[in-house]
Amino acid sequence: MSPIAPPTTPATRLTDRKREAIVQAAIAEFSENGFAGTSMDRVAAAADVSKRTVYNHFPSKDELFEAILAQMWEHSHAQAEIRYDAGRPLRAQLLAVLEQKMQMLDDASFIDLSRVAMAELMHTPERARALVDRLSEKEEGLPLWMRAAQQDGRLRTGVDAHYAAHQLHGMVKSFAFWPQLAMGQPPLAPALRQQVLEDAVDMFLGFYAVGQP
Amino acid sequence: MSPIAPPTTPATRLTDRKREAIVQAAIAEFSENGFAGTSMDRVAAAADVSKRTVYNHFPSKDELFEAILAQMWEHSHAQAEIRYDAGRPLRAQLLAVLEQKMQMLDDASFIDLSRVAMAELMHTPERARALVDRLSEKEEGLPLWMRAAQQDGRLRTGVDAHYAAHQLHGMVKSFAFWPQLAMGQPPLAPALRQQVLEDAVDMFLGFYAVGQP
DNA sequence: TGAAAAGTGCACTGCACAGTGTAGTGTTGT
DNA sequence: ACAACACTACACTGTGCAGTGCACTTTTCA
Repeated sequence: MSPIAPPTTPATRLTDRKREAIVQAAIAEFSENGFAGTSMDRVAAAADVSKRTVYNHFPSKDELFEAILAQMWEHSHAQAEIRYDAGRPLRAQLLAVLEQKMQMLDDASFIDLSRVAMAELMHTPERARALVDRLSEKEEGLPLWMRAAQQDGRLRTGVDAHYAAHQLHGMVKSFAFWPQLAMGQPPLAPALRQQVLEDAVDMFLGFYAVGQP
Repeated sequence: MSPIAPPTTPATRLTDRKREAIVQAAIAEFSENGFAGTSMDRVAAAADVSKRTVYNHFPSKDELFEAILAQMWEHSHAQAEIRYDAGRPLRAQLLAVLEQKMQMLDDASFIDLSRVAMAELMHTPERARALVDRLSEKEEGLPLWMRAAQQDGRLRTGVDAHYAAHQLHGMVKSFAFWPQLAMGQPPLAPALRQQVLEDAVDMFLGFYAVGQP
């Protein structure tokens, strides 16, 4: 499986190396076999660590799982917000926003995060909701951009920005995220990826743009 | 969980009633706890049936699971194809097609099928592929319609019908399917549902229709 | 260099579960 | 009414796993 975090610091201290090995092994095992299907013995073996050490770092299987989720979550954070710019064409700006979003969606580690989390949380809707809420915080960028464009008179008003943003995201995700997540399809080829992005933006602007963008 | 199949025939024979009870209980348990998280004892208890009876009907947990998948699959079949009609406005036809698709996506039992299947098959890509292939057979209607509309000169040509159909489907699914599947969100409210459909069609036609539809 | 911290191997408890065998009771069709 | 069939209760095997306790070795760092 993909090594979510090529450790930022080589982590020379033994404890840290061990801990990292455990986390990486756990990510691999959990994404491959799911939560229930993964045993702590296997994790320990895969991490080349004694089972006891695993338990010295993580008091229980659940806490190991949570820790992993947290870590993966952290590593999908490197995103700068793109702000609305009244001077640039809408098309170019939207493409930039989606390009950035795509970078995240396309990332193998993000897919893994989502897959593992979802596989487990699918059965426990309460906890799922919490995670989903945190995930959707990351989707604030586009709505903000759109509200700005609306106030600038370049996008139709009277439409909820979140709704419209969801529409645009949906067009991209249905190609570049859901199929990969749900049925393990490979990432989009660069050409197709570009096509998807441009079509989505053009379709969107054709519907929402005021005047000719 | 939702009772996928209100038995077509009341199934007065004891054996049949027992079998049905087992299947229903298994669907509920599997969708709630996943495959690994479900025990045959629990299924038996939930079905109000002795464990031995479960094993008399289904030789193993795996075969029970397969049988359920097959049954759920069967019950999501009641769909008539909508054919392209040169005499009707594109908008109305597409709305009808999507309305029909929506009926399927919105159906609790279809969601359950997808969720259960996915939760399990997410970890076994080979088998997942097979299921996905069967699922996408169900998505043939729209591409066919679109090719017909292209040949009739009312939709832009030079675009792969499957690709365009995926775009349209994507706009709908990202509201009415994926969120429900992945994060257990409730089905769309009727008003929103209608809005989603109309926006999707309008956006789509604005991009692909030839002349003013 | 020596004490504290961390890792190791291993044996062990307790539990949950898949699956089976059996002896006996209820159901069904003739 | 009776034979074939299905359901049940229950006990039982074997396995895999979460989590612990312990005596011992290695690493760290002051």
